[in-house]
Amino acid sequence: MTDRDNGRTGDGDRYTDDRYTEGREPARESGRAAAARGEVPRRLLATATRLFAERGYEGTSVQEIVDAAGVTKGALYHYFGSKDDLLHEVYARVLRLQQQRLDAFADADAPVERRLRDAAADVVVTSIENLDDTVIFFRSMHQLSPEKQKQVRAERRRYHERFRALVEEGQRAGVFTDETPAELVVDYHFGSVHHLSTWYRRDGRLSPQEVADHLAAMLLRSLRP
Amino acid sequence: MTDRDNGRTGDGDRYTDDRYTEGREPARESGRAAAARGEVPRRLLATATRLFAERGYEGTSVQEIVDAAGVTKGALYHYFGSKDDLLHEVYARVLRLQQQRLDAFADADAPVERRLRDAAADVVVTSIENLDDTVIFFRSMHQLSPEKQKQVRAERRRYHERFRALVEEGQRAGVFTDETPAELVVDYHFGSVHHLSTWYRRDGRLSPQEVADHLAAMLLRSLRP
Amino acid sequence: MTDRDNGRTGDGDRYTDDRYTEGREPARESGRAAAARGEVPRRLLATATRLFAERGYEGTSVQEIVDAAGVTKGALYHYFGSKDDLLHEVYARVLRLQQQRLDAFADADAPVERRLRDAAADVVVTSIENLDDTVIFFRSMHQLSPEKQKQVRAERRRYHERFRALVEEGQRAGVFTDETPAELVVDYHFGSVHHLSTWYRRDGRLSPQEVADHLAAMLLRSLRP
Amino acid sequence: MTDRDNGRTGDGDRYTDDRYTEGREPARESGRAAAARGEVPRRLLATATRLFAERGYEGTSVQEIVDAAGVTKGALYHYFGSKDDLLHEVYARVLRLQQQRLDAFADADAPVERRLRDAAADVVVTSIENLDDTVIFFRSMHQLSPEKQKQVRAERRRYHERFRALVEEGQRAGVFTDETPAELVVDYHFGSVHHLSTWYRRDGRLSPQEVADHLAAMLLRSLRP
DNA sequence: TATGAATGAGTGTTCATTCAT
DNA sequence: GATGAATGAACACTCATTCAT
Repeated sequence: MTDRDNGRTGDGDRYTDDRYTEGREPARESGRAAAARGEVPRRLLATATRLFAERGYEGTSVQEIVDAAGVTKGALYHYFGSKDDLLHEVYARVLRLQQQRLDAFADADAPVERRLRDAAADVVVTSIENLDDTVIFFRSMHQLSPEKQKQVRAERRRYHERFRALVEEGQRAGVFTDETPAELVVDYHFGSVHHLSTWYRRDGRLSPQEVADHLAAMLLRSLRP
Repeated sequence: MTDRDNGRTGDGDRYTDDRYTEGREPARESGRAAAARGEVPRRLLATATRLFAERGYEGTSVQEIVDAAGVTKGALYHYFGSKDDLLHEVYARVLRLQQQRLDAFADADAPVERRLRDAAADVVVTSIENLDDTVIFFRSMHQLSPEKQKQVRAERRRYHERFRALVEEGQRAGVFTDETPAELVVDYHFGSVHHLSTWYRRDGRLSPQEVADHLAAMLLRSLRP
Repeated sequence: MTDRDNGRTGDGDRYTDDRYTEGREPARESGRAAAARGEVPRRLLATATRLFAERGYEGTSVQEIVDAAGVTKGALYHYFGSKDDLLHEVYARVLRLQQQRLDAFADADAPVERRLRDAAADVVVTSIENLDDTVIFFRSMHQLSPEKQKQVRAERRRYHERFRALVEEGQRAGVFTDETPAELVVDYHFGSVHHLSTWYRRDGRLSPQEVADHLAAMLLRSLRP
Repeated sequence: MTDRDNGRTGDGDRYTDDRYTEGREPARESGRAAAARGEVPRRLLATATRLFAERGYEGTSVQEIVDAAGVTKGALYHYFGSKDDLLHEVYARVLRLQQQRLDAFADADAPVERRLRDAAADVVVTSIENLDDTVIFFRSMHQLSPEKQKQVRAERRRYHERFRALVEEGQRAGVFTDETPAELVVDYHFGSVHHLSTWYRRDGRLSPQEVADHLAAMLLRSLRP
């Protein structure tokens, strides 16, 4: 509406990239500079992630976020264009992370069964380790603005397609059955991944890795010719 | 009011079977009242289901529901104690329906593989035919009041347990592998069911029944010893 | 954005017509009905008019309006779609009133000089008697939404054109000079009318009628051939 | 940034004459500072004038001003004590300019009719050439702090009085009618001047000078004995 | 049964201003 | 001189719910 937005929005990776999430050496900087260099937006994003997962996006007020993060609303809106932007950053972070990991596993030098199994198990482990992101992901997508939804969906599609390519590779090679379209296989698996937050109990009998191994094993068995 | 009704398979009449029309004594009602019996709450519930699925629970105002249903707020609050109540009714209806269908399949006189396959496929077909309910189910549970959530979860657990019992029966009988705990198997399958709304396209290549057959087949294959 | 607006906006005359501004006999109605029949919106409109004139549109908060009117925000938004709507109602009321009066004078059975003089004086008197409306009119037009501005401008143009027609009639008849385009003459006069609020002092030496007579006389003199 | 600058006659240089460039000792400044001397405040004032006219005072944020002027907030607050101050400077500039011009015309060596006519026409021409100033002047006075309003009004009064003195001089000399108090005559004329922005169209049939001549002629005719 | 006016606490967002650097 | 992160109070507006009728 106005042109005053000095580059604040529409740049999904800004507060989720290395600058903000990894330990750069703060030695050369004063306290204030260090604080200014991302501490506040990072804290806001972490707090928002937690609260969105706990109470839902609509159930979390901006006031609650800033109170929990120990800053004021003005600070939040200094870094994020809107509450919706904050949510978008959560998605951006997750998407980037998962894509990186999938690419690594898919490009590995190993038989396709092994690569698919590893990738399938890895996404389970990381999803369990970031259950907050997971619960937000599948529950709050519709709260994003239409264009941001579109963007997220596009990135998600890329991810799915990489995964599907693995399945198809195995099918072509004859190590996987092609009775079921690869796309359905992928959706089947990711349905269970997205719903981990519904049923996975950290205090349950199974560790994240055990759950991951079981789910990956099921996937592989369901692909046996 | 919206153009979203085109091509919907689940229609308004599926609300005919609920408690608003059951067990009333029609003798005491006037002709007009009889004609209208249950009409208003049924329409409200159908409208709310549609809107909750379209815009989310928090994104739908009570005013929008009553406007779309062609009644007034007073009428809504006459039949439902709160907006939350309305959501709860959606869950109650879905749960009752699915439990009934599962029980029928599970109690059938057939080999366990057949019973599990049929039940697994059926829940897919009915979920696709009632995608609105499905999308609400997995997305809006956290909006229910804690006690209603507890209640829904309890009913859901009963449902899952009946399904799991089928799996365990097959495992004991040796027709299913017991490599994976039955509970995980159930969660794996229902993850994909809950996420149908994310990826199932009515205009896609596969009919609901075909999708259901594929998913059931995958489930069965993943259980092969 | 939503279709829930049950006919609340876009109907400029609703709270400014007889129902709300004239004394209907409340005898047949209960207190509540009488109160409901326009008391609240009328009071809101009157209060808003006063405050907008005193402090400007942007300088008046919705909270101040409702506090001064003795109601709550909810009540205001029950009757008016927005703060902007409230402003629009002020314009609608003024425009309707002035057009009616001008039409009466212009259609009278009298020589054109007389009709123009009477109309010119009358608008001065009524503008002074409703200085709040006048000050709002010329100062806050740009705060209206673009479409409402357009609407107001269109009605204002109609008014000006009727006035201009009087001038042109006299010019054709030769009783007024046509040295100056009629349009300029009209703008000249209404500039002074709109600015009455800037300089007219109720406690000054001149009564509204005297001021009106002077300004009308100046107009007529400036039109002498 | 906007396309509104097309065909503007008043340019940025009219801010060259104000207190930011007068009376500084250039000796103490570096070449760079000298080059920049007064540049920033002048640009800020020009930008603010344009934006205030376009969007209103309240409708223009400080951020928008500094963005459009290509500086930062800190710079603005370095030169101007507040947003209100910026507005005040607009008034000060206009008032100083108009007073200078009026004085020149009023003190000229010519018959009073001629001097009044010239002054009356000149204020029209300069108002049209600086429509931004004009629209701000009559629309935003109430946004000034009370004391600044008082100050502006006092200067405005001086201006009006000088103009009125011309009218009275003619009335005493018998060349103008004294039917109408001189004060009313002045207000009549300046009403039309202040409202030029409402109706004057740069793309209309009449040039600024033609409009000015017409309005001055009307004034003179209305003063004929 | 059903109405709809009214409530009041809450929402996300804006913005002039300050100040350590 | 100039920066821009941060403030905090204010803003317009929403909405589930109540209740006299």
